[in-house]
Amino acid sequence: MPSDDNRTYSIKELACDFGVTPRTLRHYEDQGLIAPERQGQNRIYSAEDRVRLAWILRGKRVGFSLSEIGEMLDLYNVGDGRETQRAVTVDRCRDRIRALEAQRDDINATIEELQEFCELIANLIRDKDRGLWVRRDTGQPLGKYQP
Amino acid sequence: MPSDDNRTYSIKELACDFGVTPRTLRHYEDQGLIAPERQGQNRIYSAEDRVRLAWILRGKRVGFSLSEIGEMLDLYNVGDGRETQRAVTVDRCRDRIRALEAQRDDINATIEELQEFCELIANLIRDKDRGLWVRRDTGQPLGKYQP
DNA sequence: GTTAACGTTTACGTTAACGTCAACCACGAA
DNA sequence: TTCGTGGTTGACGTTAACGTAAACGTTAAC
Repeated sequence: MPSDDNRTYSIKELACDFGVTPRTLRHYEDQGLIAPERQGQNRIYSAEDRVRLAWILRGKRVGFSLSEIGEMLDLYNVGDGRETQRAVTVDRCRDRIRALEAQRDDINATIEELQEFCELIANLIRDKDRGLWVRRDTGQPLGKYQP
Repeated sequence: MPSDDNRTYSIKELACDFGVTPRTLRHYEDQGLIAPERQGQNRIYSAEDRVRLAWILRGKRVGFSLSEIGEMLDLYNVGDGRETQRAVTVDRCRDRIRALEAQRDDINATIEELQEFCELIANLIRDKDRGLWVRRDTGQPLGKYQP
């Protein structure tokens, strides 16, 4: 089957595919995050632009700002740069990784707390449904339809 | 040793402890996220307010907006509410958990890509340091100090 | 030939999460 | 008494990431 790797996309196609608006894509271009080719005035997006966009949107989802994402994308374009520049790149890359790991820890902690709380309430509901609730004063079961 | 659980804190103390500004705490209060007691005009923060603040800040770190965090904090205050309200609470709680898990997956994917890229550049540096680079045209080693 | 669907640039509007500043009060120390 | 420190309430400013609207140019369809 024909690989679609050399297909191109209009701005609306690409936007729809990724659930964003054309305005968003233009904005990313203004910020220097993507640079699609042009046919006259019109923007023509390539498969490469797609993966860039995917990167950008995932970066957003994990909490990076557009300028941070821009820096990270730049990291991929310095393979031909100077040595010192490369070392800096590696350092910053590792900083990002550490930050992401910290964020992941935060997320895990939040998930755990939410799970505990969620189960607690779910159990409350289930127990009431089984008529397990009792009156605080007498200790008598409330029965099934007690407010 | 004396438990500090009933200590109180001024706005500046609490702000410093958590690396934010007093303005931030007032803002959170405006949004209904915390409601410290007062001594006359002055805000007095309790140990309970501390844990609330910790929750808020972690919520921020994992990407929630203040209003979302407010809703989540509200979840903890409906234990005495109606049955239907409880069910809604559980549902929304589980939605949040799923969203957080998705976000965690994103983070893991990003970490992996950054790690691969990072190792790639690190290897470039190491190899050059060992004089392993060659000229593209002749295949001859470049030696150690080739730009 | 004009209407519809797509594209373009330019520019002002909006929201969130505070920053910043003014004007004020209270209190302990010098 | 004045100064420094820390608190208060407005209220306007700022930044990021777009939304929205105006004014305009293409191309295909009817």
